[in-house]
Amino acid sequence: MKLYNTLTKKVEEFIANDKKLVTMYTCGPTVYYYAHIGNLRTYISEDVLEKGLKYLGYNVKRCMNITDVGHLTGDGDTGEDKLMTAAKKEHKSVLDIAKFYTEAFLKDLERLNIKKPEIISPATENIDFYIKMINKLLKDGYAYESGGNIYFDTSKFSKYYELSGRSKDDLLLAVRDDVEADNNKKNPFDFGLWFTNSKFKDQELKWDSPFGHGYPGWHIECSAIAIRNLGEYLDIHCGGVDNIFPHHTNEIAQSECYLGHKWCNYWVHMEFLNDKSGKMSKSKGDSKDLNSLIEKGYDPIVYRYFCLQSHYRKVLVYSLESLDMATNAYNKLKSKIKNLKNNSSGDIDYSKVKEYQDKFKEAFSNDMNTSLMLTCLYDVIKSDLNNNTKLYLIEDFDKVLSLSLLEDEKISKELENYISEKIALRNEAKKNKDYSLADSIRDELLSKNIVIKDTREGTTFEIRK
RNA sequence: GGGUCUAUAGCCAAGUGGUAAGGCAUGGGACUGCAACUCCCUGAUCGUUGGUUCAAAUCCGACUAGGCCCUCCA
Repeated sequence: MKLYNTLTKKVEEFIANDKKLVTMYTCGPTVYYYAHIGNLRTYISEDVLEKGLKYLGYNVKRCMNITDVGHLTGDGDTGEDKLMTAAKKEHKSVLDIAKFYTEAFLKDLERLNIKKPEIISPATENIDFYIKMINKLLKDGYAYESGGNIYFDTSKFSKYYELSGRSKDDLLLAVRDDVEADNNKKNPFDFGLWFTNSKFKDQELKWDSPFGHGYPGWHIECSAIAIRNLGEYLDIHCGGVDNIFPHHTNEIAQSECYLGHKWCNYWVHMEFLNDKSGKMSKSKGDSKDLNSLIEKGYDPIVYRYFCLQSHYRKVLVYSLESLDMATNAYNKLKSKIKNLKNNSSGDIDYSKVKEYQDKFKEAFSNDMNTSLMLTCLYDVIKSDLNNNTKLYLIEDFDKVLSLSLLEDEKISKELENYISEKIALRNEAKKNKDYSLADSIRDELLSKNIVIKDTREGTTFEIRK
């Protein structure tokens, strides 16, 4: 398995700390609103990574956080908590908001065939561990108290800029307008571990700690949840590219200073989903969540297919036209597979299976080349294998692709009977050369998104979404 | 300003030194009562420009364009 590692900026052979078990941490959502489809692209890629590793024979233990606490919009102590903002807007308590959108997020995962990570841990359930870590960092001199808050001292960690490739002097301060300087910091890039003194007085969730009544900084959350659940040595840490600096940079700093040794070997970053104008995001105010796609008539699995056509390290440009094309491609694929099912024949030829599986593994092992993986699928369909062997391989590949390739549309018995009746009527009409009647039946079904197909073996139908 | 990534046909893309996979769309054909479905056929010298090499889309340099990050974001 080869993976691009942001830490070394190279595609590297992946070697797990423990030959059998891969530990994988993936940054989760901040649950103040529905997940954006761009966020979901990242989770889809992470899902393929997890499943692909399993396909190669590894056990994977994956952990994800849910940020349900003090995630400020601006600098250290100036911003307004997103959860608070949402709570005010919707007249609910912070915890209600978090709970609601956590549920919504899990539902999105399900609709996209994303396997739920084994461990999902809300930030608010790990306060004790943040305190433990911050205590040690203070004791060892990596953190300091200033103005009522605890900060991490970036000057104490020499490898601070390794991940992002920057240097201290190159960084421009306060590039964004909404950022205000925090005079409590010794160095501008120090970051908060614990806040008791915030201009944001409304902070609803606060906890007692040796550093005072307050709440944790954002970065400590991921480090703590990862170390608590996956141990001191992490194999893979994933997230969106925008997290390289400062979030992941800060995670490395605090984790390695806390542990006293290297923490994570492979940093894998997922590129953005952009539209023609650039980045799409929740904070830009466009509400492109999965529900909005479904309302427009798109199948969530088509969105997954759309993402898989591309590579996780390349920006993917989103447009309705592209989604339409993906819909087309996906429907064609499904209908080819359905034909195979309707004409299943032959014994599974295990002697040929391995050759195709190896190609598929190779595509995955090549820095998770999902578009090549899809090509492998098309190669199987076009091959001269017998249909049952093809179906066997399709089912096998779908363990990783998770495109519901063998799943049939669920339709009720009544609907099925109704359609069969209409098809019989139409065939009768055709026999009598009453084509206007035959066509009107076809149109009637079409208006209900039921597509009639005349094949040599008889008439079948398909539900279009 | 600095960092970082990207640039292959209308779109998504494979390709990691030896004369451009695949998918969607387009056009043509077979099938059909007509369609749809299905099947067959159909397109690019790889952002520009230098260089290395017997040989470059693939390596190096410059340039151009674009994305992302520089304390909200996947």
